[in-house]
Amino acid sequence: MSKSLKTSRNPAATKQRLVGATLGLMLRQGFNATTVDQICAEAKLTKGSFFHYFDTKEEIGRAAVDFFAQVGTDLYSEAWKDAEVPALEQLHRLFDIMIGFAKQPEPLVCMVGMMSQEMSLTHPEFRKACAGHLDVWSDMVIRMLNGAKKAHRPKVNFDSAEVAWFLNSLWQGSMLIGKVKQDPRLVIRNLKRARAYVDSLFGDIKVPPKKRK
Amino acid sequence: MSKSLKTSRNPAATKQRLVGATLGLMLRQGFNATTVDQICAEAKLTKGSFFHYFDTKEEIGRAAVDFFAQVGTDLYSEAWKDAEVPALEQLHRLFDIMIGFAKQPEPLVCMVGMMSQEMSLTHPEFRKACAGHLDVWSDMVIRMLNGAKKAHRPKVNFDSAEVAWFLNSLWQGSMLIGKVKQDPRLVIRNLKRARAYVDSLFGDIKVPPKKRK
Amino acid sequence: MSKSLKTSRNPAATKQRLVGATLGLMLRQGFNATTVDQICAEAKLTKGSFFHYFDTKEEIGRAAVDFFAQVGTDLYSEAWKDAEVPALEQLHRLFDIMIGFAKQPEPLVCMVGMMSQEMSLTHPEFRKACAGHLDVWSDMVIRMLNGAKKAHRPKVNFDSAEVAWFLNSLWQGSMLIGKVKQDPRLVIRNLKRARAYVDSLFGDIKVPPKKRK
Amino acid sequence: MSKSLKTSRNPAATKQRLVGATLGLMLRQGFNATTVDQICAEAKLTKGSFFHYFDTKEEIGRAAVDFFAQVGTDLYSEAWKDAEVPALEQLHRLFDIMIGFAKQPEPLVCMVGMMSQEMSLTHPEFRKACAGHLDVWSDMVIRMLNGAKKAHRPKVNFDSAEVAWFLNSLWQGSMLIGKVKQDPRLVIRNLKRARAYVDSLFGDIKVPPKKRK
DNA sequence: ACTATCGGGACAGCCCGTTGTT
DNA sequence: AACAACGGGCTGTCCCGATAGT
Repeated sequence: MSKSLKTSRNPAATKQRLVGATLGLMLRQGFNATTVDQICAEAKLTKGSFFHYFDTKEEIGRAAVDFFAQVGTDLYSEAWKDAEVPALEQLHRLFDIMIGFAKQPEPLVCMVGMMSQEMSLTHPEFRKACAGHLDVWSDMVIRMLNGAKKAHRPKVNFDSAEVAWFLNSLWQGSMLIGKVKQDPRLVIRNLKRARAYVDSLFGDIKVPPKKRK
Repeated sequence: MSKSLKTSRNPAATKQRLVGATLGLMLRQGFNATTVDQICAEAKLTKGSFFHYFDTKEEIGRAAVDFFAQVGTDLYSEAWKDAEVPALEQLHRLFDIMIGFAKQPEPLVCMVGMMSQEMSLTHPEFRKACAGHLDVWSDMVIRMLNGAKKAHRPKVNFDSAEVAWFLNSLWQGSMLIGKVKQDPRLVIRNLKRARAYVDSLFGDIKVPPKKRK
Repeated sequence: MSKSLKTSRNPAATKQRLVGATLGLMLRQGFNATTVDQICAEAKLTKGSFFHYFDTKEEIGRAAVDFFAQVGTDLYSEAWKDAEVPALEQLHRLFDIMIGFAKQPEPLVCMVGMMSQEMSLTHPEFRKACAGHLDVWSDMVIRMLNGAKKAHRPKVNFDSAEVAWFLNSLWQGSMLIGKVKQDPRLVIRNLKRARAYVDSLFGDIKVPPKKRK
Repeated sequence: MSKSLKTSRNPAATKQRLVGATLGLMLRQGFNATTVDQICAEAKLTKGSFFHYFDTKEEIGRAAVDFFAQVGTDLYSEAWKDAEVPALEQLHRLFDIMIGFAKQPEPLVCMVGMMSQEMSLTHPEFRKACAGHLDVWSDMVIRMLNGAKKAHRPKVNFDSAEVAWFLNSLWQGSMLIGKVKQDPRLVIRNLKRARAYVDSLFGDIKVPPKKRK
């Protein structure tokens, strides 16, 4: 009992503390503007210890994106955890989750998008990692779109992958612009329009208007 | 007098050389990863001279975004320079210009988008500058959408500003994702889909199918 | 009990492994450029273990010089292990051993010489250790010279100690220069010249010209 | 007038100050144990300025060896500056100069020898530089030996280069051992023995016993 | 005996910016 | 206008060593 929750000498927790600190800092300042000293201060660790866990700053940056993406995926996956729910409804739930993000008080930022912008052209490994995380998001949307296609004959045929990346781009761009314009409602409007767009692909199916909270 | 025409000792040109170098570097590496020394090396100038023209790195960064935005606006404005052309057709031309950007061999990147991601939360002045540039883009789209609304009764009414920002977000997000995925065709597909989306707002007006090159 | 024979858990061997690793590294890079981490990696041990055996890096450095000197002395002592052999012949054998060293494929380096150069002026303990090892070498040469003096009347009298240190200096200097010039043959030429010089001290005694391989 | 001797803003002097400081420190501690901070403190400059003159520590190390070698060569060259003096006498003068070095109160150390030991196997550029400096020394001895050969028929023929490197090795080794043993007289004895050895090569020519100071 | 975690303090080198000079 | 010299402060990384745990 005494050892399980001890904060010191708990390697996993320490490492997580570092990753968490990194994530928090980089979400605000980006990779390059975030210093290892800042991370250590935030995680209440010394630089000496830091390099016991991560060999380079880049390494912890990678870990932070991966962690962010994992957490994100977990949250997104709420949308389709219930297999009973029809695919199109799952997609709606996904939009609701994204809208929920935008409604949070703190600024809506995506670590993947940020690292993509900052590092893609200079750090190939980073670029690949980000691309992979974006793939995951698109793949899950593709799956839902395909499901919806089976349920509702689409008005005009469309390529699910193409639409998924269209939505992904819109999602990333919305967060980007929402941040500069400091206007989360812009993001929400974009998402609602995107949802309507998806609906329109399947004709004007009357999805029973879900009770909006 | 003879020396006044020396290629050096031309303050405006020198300043522009610095801005150009900065732009080139920051488009690749972002603001923080770009050093004043790199800029000077690229511009074949010394740091002493640099600080003769710009007081801080931020200042030249700002100048570089502004310059980029100005150049961009000039290119975009080709779309509506001919007042005779109907608004919707102007919009199509705008999309064509954007698609043209994506078809360039070099990676498609937007200085405004990059600075937005990297600096928005930490450098308010930068954020405002970027927001302003995005406003310009949206404003011009709004103008065209309003024009198109007058010409073609839209199927369902829509808010031009909302659609403009939707498109802006998509445009920014497309460049972002196109960069990570290293796939300019993705950008092009997104843009075509967006154009079709805009068209759909005005009903299936049969715009004479422009000869696709 | 079964575990007591595990190949690890053999303190003496572990310690020796550390010393061996240290020796190998320091012979190449010297004391200061060799890190405890490198030593541990080489010895496939962790730093924790390292400091179980040695309190400081200096300590293992000392152990490594001592070990090197011991091994060297053992090899040198082959020259006079046969008490029957006349002293001058023993000296020749010593030269042959040294020449043998120079003929090895790997670069000829002397830990004592290296540590002498690097540490003498800053680490008195190190200096003393090195001086002691050099004394051992000179002493053994002195002994042989004295023996030879008894057997062969030298042409002109000479101080054995002085000659011994002369040879010692030449030996160290030869290794030094052989290393920089990457030319082991230079060392060999020096050694042969030194041997001839020693012979000349005893007049042109015709030592039966040993079969040179 | 005011500007010529000003200590500040005198780049050449500043650079020389850095080299001098480096030389002093490295002669004592070697390359690796000498820090840039130490050099700057000694030279009363900041690290920021340091890296204006030298890009790396290695670079200033190189400059320091080169400087040391140059100064050494200048001093050695006193031996043969008078072309009238016969070659063998010049050689004697060279020995006198070296003996003079050994008689100085401060410990006799050779930057070339030290760097050779410490850096040869790990820094090829350093090794080459040191080898070059040793070549210069040997070359000048070779020249004198050849000159002496012409003047005095040697008893037995010998290869001047071989003898020069023999002497070079002895010289380096003597300094090394003189340092560890903290005994400059050992160096002097070696040098005198070496001089006698050289003389012996030319038979027992009676060189008029030069007035020893 | 041996390991993993962690700290404090360096290390080389780079950063942005200032100052004096030409 | 342009440059070279210079400073103060910081960055990522590594160092040796200590300590707690197995």
